[in-house]
Amino acid sequence: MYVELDFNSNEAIYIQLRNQIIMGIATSVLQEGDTLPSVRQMAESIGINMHTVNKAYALLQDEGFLAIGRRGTVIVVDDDHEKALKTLRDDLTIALAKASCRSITRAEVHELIDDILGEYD
Amino acid sequence: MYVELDFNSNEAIYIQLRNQIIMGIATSVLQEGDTLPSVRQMAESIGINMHTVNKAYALLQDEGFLAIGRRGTVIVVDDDHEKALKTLRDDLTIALAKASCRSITRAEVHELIDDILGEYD
DNA sequence: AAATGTGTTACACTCTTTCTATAACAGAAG
DNA sequence: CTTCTGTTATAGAAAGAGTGTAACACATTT
Repeated sequence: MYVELDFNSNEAIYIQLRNQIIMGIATSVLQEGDTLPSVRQMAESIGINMHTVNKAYALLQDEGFLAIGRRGTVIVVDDDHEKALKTLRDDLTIALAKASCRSITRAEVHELIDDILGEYD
Repeated sequence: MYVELDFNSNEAIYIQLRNQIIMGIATSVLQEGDTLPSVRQMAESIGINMHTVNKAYALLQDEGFLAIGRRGTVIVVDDDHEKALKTLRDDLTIALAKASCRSITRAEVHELIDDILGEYD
């Protein structure tokens, strides 16, 4: 699990870490049942504070990607279909509105979707 | 141009305002050439500070949706096709990764895309 | 010419978020 | 019993968000 952070980004570090873990799951680099490094290990290996890692883990747990217990942090993907669809809709609403304002056609969006999804699973 | 803000949201007010203006353009409630209320008018009508409105307008200008001059703020949509495609790709990457981790199929994504885009233009 | 309205800039202040640092705790595992 | 786990507490520095007041340069209107 390689993690690369951009400390000059306007995106918070714990959000970047969360995103990379989600990307890891989507690309099967991380699989259901795998154990993540402890908050202290992860923090040391990427050069940030323990609490920042904890914040990312807690967020991932809240979003249904992790199960955190006293014997480690394990990847467990929650499969609430309706909830996932609602989340996706919210995530796409503004992005597609921006695209629609410009000269991006419906076909181009579909093509882009297939291109991105092709890199997952 | 109706604007509704959620002051209890974790999303910044100037981001909410920016999003609603983008939604207005996407749904043709706002059209190219239309003039937006001045920063002071808009601020008073929605009950926030002038600088917060200015921040939203400046962001929209930076993103290529507005042209701000000393005689008002006008909607001018910048049509850089490649740039828009890159932006869309970035916006979709994480959202689709989250969806891919769950049981959302490619067909469902395409269906959702059509559903959302159907409300624009 | 004077008054008004435009975006813009400059301070100052409060509040929240982000990130770090250090320390301690309870429970599981060796 | 020692080590490792997540968790909580406290504290501080830094940045972002939001408000308030004021002034400036320029354009429009009267």
